[in-house]
Amino acid sequence: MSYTKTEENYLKAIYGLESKFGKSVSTNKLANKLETKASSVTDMVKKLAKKELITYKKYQGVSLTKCGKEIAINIIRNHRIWEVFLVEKLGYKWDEVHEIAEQLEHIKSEELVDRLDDFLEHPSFDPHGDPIPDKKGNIPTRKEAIQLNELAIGEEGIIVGVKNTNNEFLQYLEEMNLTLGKKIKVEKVFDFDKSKIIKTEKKKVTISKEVSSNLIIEKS
Amino acid sequence: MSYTKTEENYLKAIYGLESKFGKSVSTNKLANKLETKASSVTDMVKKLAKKELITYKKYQGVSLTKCGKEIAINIIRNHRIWEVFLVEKLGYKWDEVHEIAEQLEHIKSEELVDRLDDFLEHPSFDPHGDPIPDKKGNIPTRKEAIQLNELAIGEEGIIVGVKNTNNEFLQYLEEMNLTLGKKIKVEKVFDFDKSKIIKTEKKKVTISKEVSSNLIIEKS
DNA sequence: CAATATTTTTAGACAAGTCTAAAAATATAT
DNA sequence: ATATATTTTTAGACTTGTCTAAAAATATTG
Repeated sequence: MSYTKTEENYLKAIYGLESKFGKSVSTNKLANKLETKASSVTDMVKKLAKKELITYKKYQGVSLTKCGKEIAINIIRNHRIWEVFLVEKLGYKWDEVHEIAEQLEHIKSEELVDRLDDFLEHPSFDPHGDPIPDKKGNIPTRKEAIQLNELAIGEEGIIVGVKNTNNEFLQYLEEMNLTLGKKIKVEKVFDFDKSKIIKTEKKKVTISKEVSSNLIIEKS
Repeated sequence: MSYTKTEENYLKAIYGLESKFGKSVSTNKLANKLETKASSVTDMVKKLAKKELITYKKYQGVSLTKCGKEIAINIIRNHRIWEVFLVEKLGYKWDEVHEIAEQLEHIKSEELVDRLDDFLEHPSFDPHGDPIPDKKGNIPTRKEAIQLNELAIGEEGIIVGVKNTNNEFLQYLEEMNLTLGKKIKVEKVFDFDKSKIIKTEKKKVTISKEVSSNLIIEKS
């Protein structure tokens, strides 16, 4: 069985909201995420429910079935593997690849992404530090990934991910040299606004609470 | 301006039929090539004409405008560059890549194919020996590409292309070891059916007139 | 709890691309 | 040149995914 691009995007969006909020996903949240209208969502959601990819009760929101979840995870796998390809092989910057990967993730071929995965030597994390599910849907984990927020003064770590993949944010990080793999140390925390001074390899920078709550760190 | 996958496929099909038959392309030929109905073609053709991608007069068939031709050639460029990638980098066989390239050719990104082209070091011909147009639409030519048909007894050449990309044909060639780049020599021609004995690097094989008229050879 | 606000669903419409069946134009054959 | 066959176009309908506007259900608030 194969699904339309739209169906796949709905499943992916539901998966994202489900894992972010834990409970069943409301029509409005979905409409917002997919940049469409609530009425369109209602229509689509009925179709997905009939195909048993989600469970849906009127006015109660939706959640993925086992099958729907598998499909969603597979799309995410495709997306992230393509992102690795674009950055590692074609020399894109990590903030340039999202929209193209949104297209490539829907290419219909079991084999293609597997071969790409071989070619890239089975990466576990994409250029934003997000985990790449394997063929069976298993999602790799980091040992002790925490928000930079939770790192105390004097502690060190490596940037392994971002929570927000907004373009402006990624460009900001690029500018500040706070990119994946960079080693950092918390020098100082200002109590009044929770902003921090961070020491990177080259220099010290001050970042807001906003920024530090969106950076994922592996303690070291 | 950007076009739908369907529009692009119509333009590509018109381009193909135009260069094959030389004259304006009939509704039925197009319907046949696109595996759709003549009535659907009429509808679509009106739309493309309104967008000035083709010229169309009722009952007289269509032909591409300059603009339509540019778009068609660009899609072909995309297709062939992706095919090179699939074969050279992901290890596909040349007879396995067509359908996937049909999808990849429609990915919307000027930059992507250019970067891919860089990555592949600007190939001039795809895995079937077909020329890859450059960014401006220039199509590379071979020096003296002829049909194996036209090669006389005793003459030698290198296989540089196929006229027919039918899967069974490609698999047959694979089996016979008559793949791109292989050096061959005409040993004998049987007058009664124009079948030939061909010497390859390893062995001698007999091929029909059918086969030899579908192989493109560069004399040497 | 009743009144108001918000969310969700329904109903009806639209665009893209396709189809069938029938009509119109063109081509072929006697 | 007239009759027949073929090709092409038209007309009307269907599907997918979307929309607006209005109705129904749920949530919130005094």
